[in-house]
Amino acid sequence: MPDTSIPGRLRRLARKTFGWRELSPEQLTAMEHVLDGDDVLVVMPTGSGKSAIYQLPTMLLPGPAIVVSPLIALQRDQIGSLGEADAPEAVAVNSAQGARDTEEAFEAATAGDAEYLFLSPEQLAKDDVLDRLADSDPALFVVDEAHCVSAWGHDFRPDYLRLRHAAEYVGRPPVLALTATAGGPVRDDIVEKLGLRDPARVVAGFDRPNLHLAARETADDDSRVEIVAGHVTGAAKPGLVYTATRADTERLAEVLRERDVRAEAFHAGLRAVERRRVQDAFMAGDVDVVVATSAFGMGIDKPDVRFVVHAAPPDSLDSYYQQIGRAGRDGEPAGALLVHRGEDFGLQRFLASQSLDEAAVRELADVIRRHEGRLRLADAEAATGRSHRRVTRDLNLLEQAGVVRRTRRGELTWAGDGTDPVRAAAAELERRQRLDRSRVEVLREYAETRTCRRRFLLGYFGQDLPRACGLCDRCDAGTAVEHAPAEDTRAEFPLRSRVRHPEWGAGNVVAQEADRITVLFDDAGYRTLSLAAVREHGLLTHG
DNA sequence: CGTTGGTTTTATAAAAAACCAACGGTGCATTATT
Repeated sequence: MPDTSIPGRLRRLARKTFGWRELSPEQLTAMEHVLDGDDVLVVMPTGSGKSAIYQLPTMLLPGPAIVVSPLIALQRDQIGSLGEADAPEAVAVNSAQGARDTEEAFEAATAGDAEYLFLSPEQLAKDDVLDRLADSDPALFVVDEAHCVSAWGHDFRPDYLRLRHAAEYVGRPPVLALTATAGGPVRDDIVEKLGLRDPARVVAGFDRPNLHLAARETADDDSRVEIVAGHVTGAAKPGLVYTATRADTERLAEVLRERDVRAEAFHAGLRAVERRRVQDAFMAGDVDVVVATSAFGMGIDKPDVRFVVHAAPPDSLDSYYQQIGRAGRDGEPAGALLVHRGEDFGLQRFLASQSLDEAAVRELADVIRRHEGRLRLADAEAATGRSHRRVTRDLNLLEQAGVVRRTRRGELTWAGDGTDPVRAAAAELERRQRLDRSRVEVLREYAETRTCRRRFLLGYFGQDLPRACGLCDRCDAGTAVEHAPAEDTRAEFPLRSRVRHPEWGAGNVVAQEADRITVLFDDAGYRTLSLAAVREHGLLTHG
């Protein structure tokens, strides 16, 4: 008698179509929610079968799945792996293929011949693409690598913040957001920006118990190179070295080669063939160390990476966790070392700031007001003569400020009540930048903490580690215990608990130490407070 | 915010100091030329 329950059908399908023998409880839970028509946010480590969560249910649903993926290379990988399995057809729409292939992809999706349609968020910003997608009557809207919504949507790739509108325009099927890295605040940001409706949240554990965590402060640039090169030369390989600038990748790779390490540089300024070559050589084991900017990593799933060394800090603890998560996926011992100096955080502060073109925002707001209810994004671009990216970015700010709304049919309407749109947009941007800059500060706190690093890191992701971990430099040196948060601190200000500060407003506790706690305030961003001051002046109230 | 590379100034004939501007990271899509 075959098992006709939903889990039974999913398991059978997994075995027959993909050759997967097991489905984890998290996978099954998420899939059942998808089949029930719920919105779902899934946070699960790379390699734990996130893709299955949309691939299997789609086969049981009446229409195709729209899969939003940030890189064309990732779209190819996914289509390739679906092609190897006995799965339904997968197609893509992107600028790397000809108009004919694109036309065939839309036709296949609409006719029901293709079950998976891969696109970038930029494609979904185009009205003609949205019309074709609506015609295909999609059953599911998947956002893969969903942390990009939060990391990139606010500036670098503003079309990420327009995905919620895209989902509505194509009929608002259930939305499934998938990511490997997202702490509580980032999860909330994803839910809000994608417009998820009462989503089921499926979150697997964050800990990587085989990963040794360490950080070292350096006095100047020469000693930085010495620390990194010394560490890398002596470490088991392969490994990754992250730097903050392109020039540093080349410089460090050269230093390592002089010391007989098979090292190559990787950054977005290299030619496509060179990037391809370095990545393939690393995957094949012909290169032991890749020295890279943040351009390297997404889609890389090499199980035996033994270390990730940061020659300079990235922009946030979220990025840091994501990057060190590329080490030790095979479960064998691996190491993460963060080399930093105070000045490094200045670069990240700079990178987190952008200016507002006030005249352009005003013009955009005027154009929307003048064409009351009949203006589309493309019209706004034509009317202002500015680039898609800039107009989209400013439009996102105006929407977040609540002075512009978008109708179901994709038209922009004025919703301001006499508020100055420029000031409203500027306030929105200011809020965002305050948060981004404070995210840099949290990474500094991590770098300088004297208590257990794993406890700090997991606490930031909302996971309480009751004891020091025994596998970080602070535990090795014995300082972790003496700087650990006291029991009364943990009882009084538990992780994730809600507190209120007279100046900074309401926020959530994200880190505790012996003498201080860090709070993410809704408007002021992350702030670290001295417990002595908090207690003496009664600075924090609950609720 | 901090580093880097080029120019001007300083104070004396080659080199150091001071100054200032530019630059720093992620990808897609599109368009104009080879």
